Amino acid sequence: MKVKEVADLTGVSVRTLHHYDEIGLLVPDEVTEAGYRVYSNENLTTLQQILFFREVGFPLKKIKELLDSPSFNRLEAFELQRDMLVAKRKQLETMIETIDNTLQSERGERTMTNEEKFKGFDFSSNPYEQEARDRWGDEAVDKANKNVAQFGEKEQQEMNRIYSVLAALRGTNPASVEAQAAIADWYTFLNKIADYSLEAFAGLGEMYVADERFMKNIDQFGEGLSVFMRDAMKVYAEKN
Amino acid sequence: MKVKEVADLTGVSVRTLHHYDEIGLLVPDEVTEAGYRVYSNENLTTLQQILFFREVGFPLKKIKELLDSPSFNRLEAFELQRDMLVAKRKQLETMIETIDNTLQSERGERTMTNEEKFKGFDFSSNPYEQEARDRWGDEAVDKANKNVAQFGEKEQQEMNRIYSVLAALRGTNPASVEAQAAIADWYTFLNKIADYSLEAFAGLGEMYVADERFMKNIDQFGEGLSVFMRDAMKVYAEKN
DNA sequence: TATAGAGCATGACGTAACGTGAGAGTCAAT
DNA sequence: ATTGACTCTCACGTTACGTCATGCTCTATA
Repeated sequence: MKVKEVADLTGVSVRTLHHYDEIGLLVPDEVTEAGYRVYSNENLTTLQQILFFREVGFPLKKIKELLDSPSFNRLEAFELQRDMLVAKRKQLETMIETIDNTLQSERGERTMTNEEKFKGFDFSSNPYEQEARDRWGDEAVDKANKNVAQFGEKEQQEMNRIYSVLAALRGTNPASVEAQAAIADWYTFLNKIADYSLEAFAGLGEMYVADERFMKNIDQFGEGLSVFMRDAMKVYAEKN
Repeated sequence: MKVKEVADLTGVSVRTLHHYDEIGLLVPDEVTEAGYRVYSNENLTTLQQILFFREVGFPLKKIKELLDSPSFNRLEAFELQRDMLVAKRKQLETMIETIDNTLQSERGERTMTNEEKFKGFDFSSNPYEQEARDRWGDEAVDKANKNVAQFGEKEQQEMNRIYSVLAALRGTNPASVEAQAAIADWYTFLNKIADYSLEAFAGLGEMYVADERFMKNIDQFGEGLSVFMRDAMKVYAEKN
């Protein structure tokens, strides 16, 4: 398919396709003699992935990192994307509720606190407000140590995939819908290995930063990933 | 409330608030001696509106136009926003379905056409493909003319509001979720006055461009609005 | 009462993801 | 052979902020 066809099919502009080619995000599989871009079916699937990630707010640079990552697996990525879309839908539902409340309050049927007014918008509810409670730490460390030993090939792969995604999100808001969807994945993953209460989960997050062994391992995937994960895990535990 | 408080409450950055002040989008009701921005409750409600519109993809410039417009009515705006959010949720649901299909097809359980692959992304399904069919034109004109005469104050106001929103969307994709939500509003409005089949609705759109009387009236709200409305109405009729 | 530290202000330059022409080559149909 | 739709590559413009730098303000505490 040539640019215009792809553009018409997908709704993105020709310029956008040019741009994605320029930055190496989506390089057409074929180029004709005359220099015309020709997109393969493979290319279209990749574009679909790109648009999904873009929809949930990933910057192109991170999308590229993700797609380029050797641990990237299309199938699993689609599953992750599904989770994110579901999370986004939930956020929209919260926003719709907020509007309904607003409509009532504008009619004078009820009053709203300022906090209520921004439900669904507020992705930043100060994740730093609580001090670390070491109480959960040891329990979490023990569990983690015990279970990593049982890891098989498949688990390692899935773990790497999740780390990659989280690494791509570093520096963004740990309370964002995307970060929370990714960390939810992480929680689900861990629970395949052992039972984690939300408190233990948050405690494990603290350990990621407090304990050098964790910190070093995790930060291999990206400087500061451990801190980011801790923050995201704290928020996750608070909100669920 | 001072900047930081507002930022923490709403999740936007302080810089963003500064920016909104700079461009006159959200000017704090009060400024202290020292030049500190102080946001009122009124301001917060406006910010809420801004964030809603931003969420569905309006550029700040258009948001400002909307809020500044004399025909702008907070309550009705919230209702419009609700419609848009619902539309967006529907879009997300389509995307989730698309992913589910993709997952099945990746597992080899079925195959997908390229078009299916981008359902939910494709907001541009060529609205120009069909030629105008004058057949509906006269009927539509007659109805419209007959009914405008019965307009009361309230109807005029609502009409103006819808026109304003649509005018703000000019130049964007008439098939976008936002444009379609706004045009759906228009369809609902018209149906309060008379019964319009979808075909008649599309035909009325053609008249907006073909008939000078319509064109002139409508374009008062913004150059090219009639064309934009025609396109949006055509898409709407095709998709519903 | 002095001083630190958090918060605020205003520039001003940087960045991401394209939009928007300009100028020129390509291709299929008439 | 020519037209019209499509394509290419520069290259500068735009939106919505991010990110310092530099300096003032306020309040809690020594």
